[in-house]
Amino acid sequence: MSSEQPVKKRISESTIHRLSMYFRTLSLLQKEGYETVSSKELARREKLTPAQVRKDLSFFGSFGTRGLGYDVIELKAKIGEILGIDRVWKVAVVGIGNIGSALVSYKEFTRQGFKIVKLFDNDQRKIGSNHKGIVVSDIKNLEKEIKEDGIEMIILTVPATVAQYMVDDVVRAGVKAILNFAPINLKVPPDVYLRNENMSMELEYLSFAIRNNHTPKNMK
Amino acid sequence: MSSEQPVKKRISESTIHRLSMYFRTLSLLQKEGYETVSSKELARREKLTPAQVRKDLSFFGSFGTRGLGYDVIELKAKIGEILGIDRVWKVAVVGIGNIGSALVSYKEFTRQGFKIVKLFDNDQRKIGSNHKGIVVSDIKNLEKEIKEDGIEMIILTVPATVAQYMVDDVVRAGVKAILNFAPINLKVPPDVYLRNENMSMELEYLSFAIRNNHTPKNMK
DNA sequence: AATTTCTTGTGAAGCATTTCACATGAAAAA
DNA sequence: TTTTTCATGTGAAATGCTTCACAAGAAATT
Ligand SMILES: NC(=O)c1ccc[n+]([C@@H]2O[C@H](COP(=O)([O-])OP(=O)(O)OC[C@H]3O[C@@H](n4cnc5c(N)ncnc54)[C@H](O)[C@@H]3O)[C@@H](O)[C@H]2O)c1
Ligand SMILES: NC(=O)c1ccc[n+]([C@@H]2O[C@H](COP(=O)([O-])OP(=O)(O)OC[C@H]3O[C@@H](n4cnc5c(N)ncnc54)[C@H](O)[C@@H]3O)[C@@H](O)[C@H]2O)c1
Repeated sequence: MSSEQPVKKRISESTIHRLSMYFRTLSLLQKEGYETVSSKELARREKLTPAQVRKDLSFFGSFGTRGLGYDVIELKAKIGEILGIDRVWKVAVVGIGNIGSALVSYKEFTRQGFKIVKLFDNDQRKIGSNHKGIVVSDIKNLEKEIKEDGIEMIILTVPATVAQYMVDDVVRAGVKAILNFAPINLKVPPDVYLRNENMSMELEYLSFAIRNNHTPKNMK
Repeated sequence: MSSEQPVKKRISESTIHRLSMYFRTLSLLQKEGYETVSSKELARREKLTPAQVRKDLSFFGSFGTRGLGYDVIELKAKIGEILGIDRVWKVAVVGIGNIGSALVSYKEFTRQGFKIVKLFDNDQRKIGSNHKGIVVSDIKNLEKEIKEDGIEMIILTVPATVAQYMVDDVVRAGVKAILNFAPINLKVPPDVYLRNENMSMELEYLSFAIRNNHTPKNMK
């Protein structure tokens, strides 16, 4: 049974998000001392169906043993590979304000392979200051320092009014992935990946749910 | 043409998220001075199809004028009603650490109708301290103060290790909606709405995309 | 060694969501 | 007033995603 193959089919956003969930749960199972886990148990913990779990994995290969389930450590490693977190990604945070500086101290990112190595701001009072051992750089040196350090991902936490300019700058510096927190639709070239983190949207979902007595299938 | 009716069909998560997007874009259009907007233009700004926009709205009524489009102010008000943000929701933040205190100073929440009115922590050094004019309360008074203030939503920003206990407490206090930032699967009774904000997941999506040269349909 | 038990992997079926396509109706132009 | 233009609202088709159901294969039991 083949267990490795390049991704051919188009993988849905939901599948990728569930892979992240499986990964986290597998880490927990590992800590709890489990050696194997069935799709049934994995599904129970994520409130999914076992078929869903198996189907998600089947897009990438066959990693289980019939009658037994999946080896926890092995499956975790496989999913880590699929997600691309079997390596360290160098990340820079642009905009060291309220949310930016909170993210810098978030240890979970490092644990998942996202290492924040550079911070940028344009405020003279912030440039040179130290956050968790990292000195804030002047935004003027963005392109130079990103290239020097081989940074491939940006967390963007600047005001919405300047977010597009900053995106244009980091794209020019060769960055291929951006996680944006500003509540604005940004334009990026087709070869740059952009995700938006939008907390108001989640609060609005809750508001909608209460107002409409919504019974959702998938309150993820 | 009827323009108001209770929601009968099950509305998808995607539709609700898109309504949030439309709302934000309509605010922008209003600022830019537009009086009307077509589904085509709205779709262009959100990178969707015009049919998608019209279908989303059609679940809730018919708000447009054939040949002309939608009245910007009117549609914005309608979507605000649908989302339940035509009122003020009282929100409390539980856990005033890095991310919790960043959220307290986020003005966008207030603008969308989510008013943070109480902060809770269990750390003596934080209790009594002032964040944007709000004094941090002792977590011991959670139930009492939530009931007194009529708080209906909680933003939960405590360590994952204690998150479930805090959820149990706020549920006991009668809260019906929780936005959780801890990376853990929480259990809530069926009448309580829970949403999870998971930033690692978004970074992992980016990592997956780069690794697999992913060409997604909907990098939202 | 044979049988039972268990759980995977996967086509196919069942649902859900998105897109198409066009009748309908309102506004603008003639 | 009549005609043309434009864009909505919506069944129906197309596409996409989830669940079903079962053959197949591995381990455990007899
Ligand atoms: N605070 C929150 O909880 C929160 C939540 C969700 C989204 N957001 C969004 O995140 C972004 C930041 O929010 P915040 O509350 O941290 O704001 P903030 O004002 O505290 O931080 C913004 C930072 O960006 C810096 N900055 C401004 N222009 C810059 C430039 N051209 N180059 C580099 N740095 C620049 C500022 O000096 C500041 O340090 C905003 O777009 C906001 O809407 C914030
Ligand atoms: N910092 C980030 O950028 C970030 C990003 C995503 C998710 N998160 C998650 O958000 C949560 C908070 O992260 P943080 O970095 O702000 O951590 P933090 O340690 O800075 O803040 C946690 C706060 O919760 C308080 N607390 C602890 N136990 C409590 C209790 N029983 N009752 C009330 N308050 C209590 C602590 O006193 C502290 O003020 C964590 O679960 C973390 O995984 C954080």
